[in-house]
Amino acid sequence: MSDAADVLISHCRQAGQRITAPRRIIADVVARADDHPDVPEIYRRVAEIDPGISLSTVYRTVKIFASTGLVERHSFAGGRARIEPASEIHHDHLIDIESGAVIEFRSDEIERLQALVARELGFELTAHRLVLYGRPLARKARRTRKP
Amino acid sequence: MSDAADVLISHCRQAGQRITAPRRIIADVVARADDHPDVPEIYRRVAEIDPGISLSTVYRTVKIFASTGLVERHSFAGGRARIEPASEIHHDHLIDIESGAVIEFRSDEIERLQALVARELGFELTAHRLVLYGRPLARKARRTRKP
DNA sequence: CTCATTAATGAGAATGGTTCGCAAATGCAT
DNA sequence: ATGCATTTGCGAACCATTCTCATTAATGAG
Ligand SMILES: [Mn+2]
Ligand SMILES: [Mn+2]
Ligand SMILES: [Zn+2]
Ligand SMILES: [Zn+2]
Repeated sequence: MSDAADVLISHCRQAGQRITAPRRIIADVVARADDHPDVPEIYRRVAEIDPGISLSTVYRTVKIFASTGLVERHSFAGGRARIEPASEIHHDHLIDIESGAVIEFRSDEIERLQALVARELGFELTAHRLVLYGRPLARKARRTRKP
Repeated sequence: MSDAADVLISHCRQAGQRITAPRRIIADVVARADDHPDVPEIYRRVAEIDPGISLSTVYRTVKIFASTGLVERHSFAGGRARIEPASEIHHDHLIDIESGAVIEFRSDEIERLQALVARELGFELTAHRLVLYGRPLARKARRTRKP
């Protein structure tokens, strides 16, 4: 019962929706996820707490949370959507193409330029999607080597 | 039989693949597309030329062209992939959220910053995906109004 | 040009992620 | 506690894309 999960739950109530056991558990699992899990993975974590909750319910609930803006869905690869609890501060992602790891970053410069580019094209920027793909640089001075 | 289609076809031959009627037609349709059509749309255009060509073949052929780097597949919305012939100069896209129109743009500044950000995170940038979503600005001085 | 080889095609089935439909279960205002 | 509307679990349906496989057709040798 993390605080972030409470936010999800209170938004549920405010939207006239019922607070159910599945929703509490899913909210909790999503709120404490820091690794951009996909829905089946959330389902696995939820099942550890209550094996009776169905995959359908996880999909439905994540969708509801996403529609209230409390959860974000990213489509990094072509496959399944990756989920993360919405954070105060916006960020974009870099994918390590070797490990698949998701690294978060934030570039005010890029954000500013995006808005600028859109304006020059005659548009008001309403959203954007930026994903970088990269290969880890070989560091010259590794300090994990053995002496 | 556009010149761009010829490039696609010659690459086919070079890769030891056969030049077939379907491939010629699909290459031609893709090469002259300037609107980022999805595969079913390409299929429709192909069918106008030869109604016997199957959707499977269009999917297969587009995939082959994409693997040789001559065609690019974008996933703008969550739905189906949008196709475009690869161009010499890289560009990114802005989606008009009102009309769905795809506008191309290029920002050397953003490109540069992306590589910089990746490097700072310890990665060599190998690819990226940038899509802007915007609403058309209301122009103060419309010259399309009636006098 | 003809033939044999082998890749490509068309039709439809299969796939994988996600959503739907519905009967049964449950939350919540009274 | 009671009744009713919302949710749930289950399986079927969906949609874009890929796969299977028997048939067709491109290619290169002769
Ligand atoms: Mn993130
Ligand atoms: Mn384009
Ligand atoms: Zn951003
Ligand atoms: Zn770019």
